[in-house]
Amino acid sequence: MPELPEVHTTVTGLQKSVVGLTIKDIWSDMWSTSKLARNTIKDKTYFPYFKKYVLNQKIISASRRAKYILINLENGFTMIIHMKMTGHLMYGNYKQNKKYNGREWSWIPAGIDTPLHDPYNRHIHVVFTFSNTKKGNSQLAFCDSRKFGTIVVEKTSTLHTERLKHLGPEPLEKTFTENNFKVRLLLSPKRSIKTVLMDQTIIAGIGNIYSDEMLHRAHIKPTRTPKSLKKNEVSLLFKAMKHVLTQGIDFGGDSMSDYRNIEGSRGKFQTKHLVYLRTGEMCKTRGCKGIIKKQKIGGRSAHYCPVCQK
DNA sequence: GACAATGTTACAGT
DNA sequence: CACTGTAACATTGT
Repeated sequence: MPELPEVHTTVTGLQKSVVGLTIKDIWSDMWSTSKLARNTIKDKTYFPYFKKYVLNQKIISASRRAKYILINLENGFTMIIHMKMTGHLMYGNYKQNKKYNGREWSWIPAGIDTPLHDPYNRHIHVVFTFSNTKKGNSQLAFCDSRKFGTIVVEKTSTLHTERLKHLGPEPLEKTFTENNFKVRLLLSPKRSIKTVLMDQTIIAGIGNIYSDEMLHRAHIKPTRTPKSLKKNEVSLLFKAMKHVLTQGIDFGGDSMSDYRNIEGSRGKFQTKHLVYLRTGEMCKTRGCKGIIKKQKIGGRSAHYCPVCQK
């Protein structure tokens, strides 16, 4: 599931591919009448409004805030994309030549001749078509098997003071120091540390995978509270947080399940997991004979070593 | 056909 | 009031 490193990887890809291009067409079939879909691209009555602000606009930049992808347009509006659990973007060409749900499909990444037949790339629900490339029309597809993902368009100037104002600081900013970290955690002194790390209003961008991995590397049990952490534990966790998120980015994100980069291929952080989805397996900490345990914390499954995480 | 998956939010409870 | 916990919601694959 896309967290900070995956969203970062996607945005880096967008910066290399779609910045400078003009959107000439938008197609979607991700319609929903649920109230969560209201005022998003999934709302059929919102779609014409969305098109009005996005069609014929040039993309001037792409950036990330928390787990949101921000695609800035020339007219002073921004497309805000959240991939939720199973969403990802792909740049290339949509080509129909393989059966799925009675329809023929496959995806041809830009610059590659052979189409991908990765089943996780088949749930394409939104397609943006560009016009001003030398090679002809290229496309950006939003692919999301669960259809939880969200796309909206909004005025760029008020984005950070309105819709995104609830978000905590960016953990990888150089200005985010160990002391900031401690102060933020202590805003929720008595909740479990894992829940606090994943709270987007405390710190932005951390989800289930990376919270499990950073707590393990800091040897802290996910049920501990921020208040109970000793100074050196806060310090260890701070370093583990920076390390794990940076490593996630360096490995192109985590593709344990369905995340794909904009070329439609997998990241490699899953090879670095020490605890996430390793329930029942041996702890990899040197000298530790613990067996990785799974436990529900705050309605989410936490994975940790009961021996070396205190 | 119940259940699990997770980010987000609304609401109930302490 | 301030803070914390829980459940619901979106959807699909198992």
